[in-house]
Amino acid sequence: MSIKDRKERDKLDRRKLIIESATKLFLEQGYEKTSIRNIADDIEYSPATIYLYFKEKDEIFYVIHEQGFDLLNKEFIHHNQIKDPFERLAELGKIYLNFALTNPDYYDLMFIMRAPLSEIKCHSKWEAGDNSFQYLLNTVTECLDRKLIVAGDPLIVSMSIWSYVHGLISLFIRERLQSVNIEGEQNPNLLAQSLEYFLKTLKV
Amino acid sequence: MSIKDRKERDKLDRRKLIIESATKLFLEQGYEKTSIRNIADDIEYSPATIYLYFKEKDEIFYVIHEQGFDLLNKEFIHHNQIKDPFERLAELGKIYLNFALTNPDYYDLMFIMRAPLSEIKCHSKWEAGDNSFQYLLNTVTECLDRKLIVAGDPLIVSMSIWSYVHGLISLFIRERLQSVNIEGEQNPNLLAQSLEYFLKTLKV
DNA sequence: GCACTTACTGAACAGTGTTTATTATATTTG
DNA sequence: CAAATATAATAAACACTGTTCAGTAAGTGC
Repeated sequence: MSIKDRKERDKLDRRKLIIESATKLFLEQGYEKTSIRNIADDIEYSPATIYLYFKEKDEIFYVIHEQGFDLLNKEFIHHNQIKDPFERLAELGKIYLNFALTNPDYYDLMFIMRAPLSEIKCHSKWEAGDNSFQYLLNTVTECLDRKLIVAGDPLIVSMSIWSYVHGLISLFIRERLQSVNIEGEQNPNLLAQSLEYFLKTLKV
Repeated sequence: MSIKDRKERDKLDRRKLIIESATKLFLEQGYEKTSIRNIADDIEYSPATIYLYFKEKDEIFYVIHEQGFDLLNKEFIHHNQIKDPFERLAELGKIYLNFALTNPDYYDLMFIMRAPLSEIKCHSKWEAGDNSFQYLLNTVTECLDRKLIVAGDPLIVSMSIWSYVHGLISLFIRERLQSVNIEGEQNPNLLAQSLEYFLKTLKV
């Protein structure tokens, strides 16, 4: 049975090869500019071969999408030992902001791009995303229990905080902050300052 | 000189024809699915003709982009008689939210889509966008002067508010609010509730 | 050696934005 | 009026895109 085993391994290897090439090209030039033919050229196979391993282009980018969430969740776990829930909330915000600014293409794919996930998403595998949101929800709930932030429904509050940071980031990534131009101030700094202001308003 | 005049009028008419067709198709099927050939078919001209009136596809959608801002600003002017600045701020938020939900394609083009405006934008014509932001900035400044909301730099505060509402909307439009699912609650309602919570945190 | 399976690919399909050489028409000039 | 010129529109092509399918070549099992 070892031949069949090897064949299966080989198949997975080639799948991995495609993903790695796709990830590399994606991070270099973004989703739209990464074509199936680009990937095929890179791994020195024909474009048609790729369709033996993935049903469509979107399916490739769904695994990159998942990689992004794994990366983000990894960063979240790290700084989760902070005892004070409000401080932890602030840290979550900083981590999220930092992740977006250092991985803008991942962020775009994860949160901004028109979802190519229509079917797959419903197909139960939206876990990683839910996971990230749980982190936020837990900390927010704790903050609310201890009356550290303005009272409200935990889900609404969590959604509010997420929306706020996402709004900052997505306006920045998609270059809509031209109107907001404080002289000599870098935009990323503005984002951090805004987050601070928001946390101040949240505090009870 | 009347012949030359008529020709100029005709030329503008055909330009208008393209824009109207493009707008119609855009609102029916969005930017990406509206092709130059679609527009050409619709107005019964050849695709190449369109390039006599517009340098590129993006240039057509830049005028639709402007139309969107005109629409938004029109809605803003209307409800600008409210005396109390905080109430006016709340109303601005509601109008913005309502605009986005009733014109999701316009909103997408104006605030979410990867900017096709790179050159044109710098080309001085970002006025409409700045205009909208001025509305917000003015009201925020008044709120701050009267100490109705948490103190901060007017620009930072305005950016915060804009980011917040934009975050809500763009997560909704791009279908990222699956994780946030309160039973029996429609998402648009959640957005309105969130906005209320946010305004509560802002209030001093 | 022969049949069968698997892996791969060239070529095509239908679409995209955009350019260019050509044609047909309208206007101006001799 | 006829010839020259300017204008407007287009067919066809270019270089791409995602995707499919018939056909080929090699590896495996009998």
